[in-house]
This record gives sequence, structure tokens and C-alpha cells, in this order.
Amino acid sequence: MEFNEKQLAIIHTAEKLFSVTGFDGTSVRDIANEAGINVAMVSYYFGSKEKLMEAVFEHRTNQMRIKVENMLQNDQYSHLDKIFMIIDEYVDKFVDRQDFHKLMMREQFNEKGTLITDLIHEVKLKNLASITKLIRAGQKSGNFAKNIDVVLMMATITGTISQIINSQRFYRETHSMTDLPAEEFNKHIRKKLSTYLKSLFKTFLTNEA
Amino acid sequence: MEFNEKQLAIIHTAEKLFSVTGFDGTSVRDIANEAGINVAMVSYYFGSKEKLMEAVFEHRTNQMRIKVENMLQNDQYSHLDKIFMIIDEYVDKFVDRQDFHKLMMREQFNEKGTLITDLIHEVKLKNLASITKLIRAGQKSGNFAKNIDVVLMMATITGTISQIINSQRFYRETHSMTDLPAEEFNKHIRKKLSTYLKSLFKTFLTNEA
DNA sequence: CCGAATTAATTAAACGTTTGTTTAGTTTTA
DNA sequence: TAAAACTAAACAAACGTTTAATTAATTCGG
Repeated sequence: MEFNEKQLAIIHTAEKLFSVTGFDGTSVRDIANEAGINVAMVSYYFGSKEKLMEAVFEHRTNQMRIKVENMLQNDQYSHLDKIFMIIDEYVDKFVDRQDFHKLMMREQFNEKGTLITDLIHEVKLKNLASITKLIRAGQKSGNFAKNIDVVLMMATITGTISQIINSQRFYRETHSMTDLPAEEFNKHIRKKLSTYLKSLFKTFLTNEA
Repeated sequence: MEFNEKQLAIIHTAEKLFSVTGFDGTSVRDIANEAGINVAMVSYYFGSKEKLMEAVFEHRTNQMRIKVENMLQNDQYSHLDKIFMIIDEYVDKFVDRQDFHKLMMREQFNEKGTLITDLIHEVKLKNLASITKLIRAGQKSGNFAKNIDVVLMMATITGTISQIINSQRFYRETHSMTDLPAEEFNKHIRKKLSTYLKSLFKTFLTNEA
């Protein structure tokens, strides 16, 4: 599915507002006003509010998948370096697309299976498979410890990043950065999260339990 | 503020429904039906839906605070053991009160400061102070590494637990536990998270960067 | 200990808004 | 001139809250 400019404008404002006020907390009139269009255009282009939400996810699906295919068989990097690259990819995705990821982390908590939760689930499974492959290779070559639960690892990576980015106010206040412009804060937190998560997993992965 | 039985019944069903469908996704009529009362009782007892939400948090505030006062000056345990106890306390809280914590993790993402976000913020600050005190003591005695950002540590602990518990379906499916009764799953995940987080932080805290 | 008086608890119905969506018509583009 | 884009208005349903009336519980002087 490809969207025209008008549709993309609606998708982007919807993404923004959904991330701030939540799906149920945002009315189609809110979106229409913010996007400077008529209310009826949402139904006209997307059919319903629900389908607009699906369009947001459809549009950002690539943002969820970590790309590791080429990297996996590149012998230039150590297994640990490859894990580090994956960490950086997660950090970059979350920092670059904060609205969407806040949306996704919220949606992920929904218990009943919808088209969107299924989509998230599917991508998570694929990412899990990629990382597992890498971890197993590292274990086989003797670099990584045994008994590593990759699902827990993923939970730590995404959970930590989400916790910092999505409740940013707490980090900013405790680090005297309340009024730091978004761009500078992003630069700071990118480096900070990257360094922290790498050192956290380096010792964990390479030491014996 | 103390609540009578009827009020507690409303609070508990509200907590449950808010955690499943979200605050905006839950109507006061949903709550009234589930609790077997008349819609007007919510306004009668709490004034408004918003104030009912605040009552839920007021009722569970103790659940958020980690208690470390006595423990901190107990020389029977090592600094690392004390950190381990804090980890277990977080794990237990999240597992025992899943509904409330899902609610809280969602609410924490709200950007505009409400009475509830302020409350969460306040408790997080207190917990941060307790843990920081402990970490600094461990560093002074030479047991812990330097340059530990306690805010990031907290983010990893709560973020990891939340990620596993609140999107439980993913963990269950990848571990062949789809139909495991809640009680047995809770027992399993309690042990699993505790062991994992301890080993994750043990190496991180005690090794040099 | 009782029955009248008072307060608290509970109800069904109605209130005015807001909700997502549709309709029917108009303007713009192809 | 036919199709696409866009609009204001209307739609019924759902929303949070209030009202007015009724039932249950509590208080209290005799």
C-alpha cells in the first residue's frame, strides 16, 4: 500500500496525536483540526479511525524490523560487535521515531489480539530469530556464555530504551536537562543508552554464569 | 483517605478494566456493570471518573515504594545482596499487582503533568534516592564499579519486568507456555526475572568499565 | 426499646456533549 | 464531462455527569 501526500500528512499528525493522547484519547476531529483538513477526509481516505491507526503502523513497519541479514555473515566483526550494532539499531530507531515507538509500546500492552498486535508480534518474532541466530553462533565459538534467554535480552534492550525515552521527563530532571532542546537531548541520550547497554551486555554475555 | 468496602469494590474493578482497555477506553458504565452497581455510584462516591483513577493510585501507592530503610544499615548483607533484594522487590511488586503496574507504566508515558504523573514521579524520585545511596556505599567500599547511572539501572529493572509481564503473550508463546495457568506462570516468571536481572547486574556492577 | 426524624445509599431517567461515521452537495482536477 | 477531492451538515450512539425520587440505614428523644 502506498499513500499520497495528503494521506501521509494525516498519518503523521495521527501518529503524533495518538502518541501524546493515546488512540482512545484522540478524536478524529482533533486529527482533522491539527492536519488542517475536514473530518470526513479520514473516512474518505482510510475508512475509519481504526484503519487509520493500521495505516500508521503499515507506514512504519520497516521501522520495527532490525536489519541484520548482511551483517550476520560478515566475518569482519566479532560476535560481540554484531550485538553492539543491534543495540545501536534499536537505540537509533527509538530515538529517531519516538512518537511511533511510544505508540507501539502502548499498543503492545493490549491483551486482545488485533491486526496491529499481530503485526507487532510477527516483527518481534523475526527480530528474535535474527538475534538468537547470532547469540547461538557466539556460543558455538565459545565467546558467549550459555543459558542466555534471548527474549529477556530483547525485553531489556527495548524496555530500557522505552522507559528512558517515553518518560523522558524523569531522566531530564534527574540530570539537569529540563530545558535542553530535543535535538541536543536526542544526541545525548543516544550516546548514553548505547554506551550503557553495551557495557551492560558485554560483561553479561562474555562471562560465565 | 480510607475507602469502605463498596468503594474498594469499585476501585478494584476500575483498576482491572483500566489495565485492560485503558482509561479512555473504559466507560464508567463498563465499570458499573462489571462491579454490579448503578452508574451514578461512581460520581456519588468519587465525584468523577478522573477522581476514581486517582483513588486507584491512592489505594496502591504503597505498592510503588520500595522499602529499604531497615535494610540499608544492616551489615549482615553485602552491598550486592542488598541490590539483589531490591531487584526481588521490584519483581514481586510487578508480578503480584500486574493490573496496577500495567496501568502505571501506561500512565507514566503521559507527557502533560497530572496529579497521577506527579505522584509517580515523586515515588520514583524516592526510590532513586534509596538505590543511589546503596550504590554509592558499594562504590566507596570498592565493591562496585564507578560511573553507574542509577536512573538507567532503574529503567532496566522496571523496563525489563514491564516488557515481559505486560506483553506476556510473547514470552509465553516463545517458551511454550501459552496455556499455563496464571498462578504457575507467575511462579515461573518470578524466578526467571529474578535470576536474570541478578546475573545481569552482578557482572555489570562488580566489574570495571 | 421503639418509632419518628435524619442521613446515607441507591436507582432510573434525563442532561448536554462528544464521539465516529455518513450523506448529499459543491469544487477541483483530469 | 466524468472522476476525484473536499465540504458543511446531519446522524445515531456513547459518553460523563446530574437530577429527582425511592429505599435502606442510622440516630435519638421519650
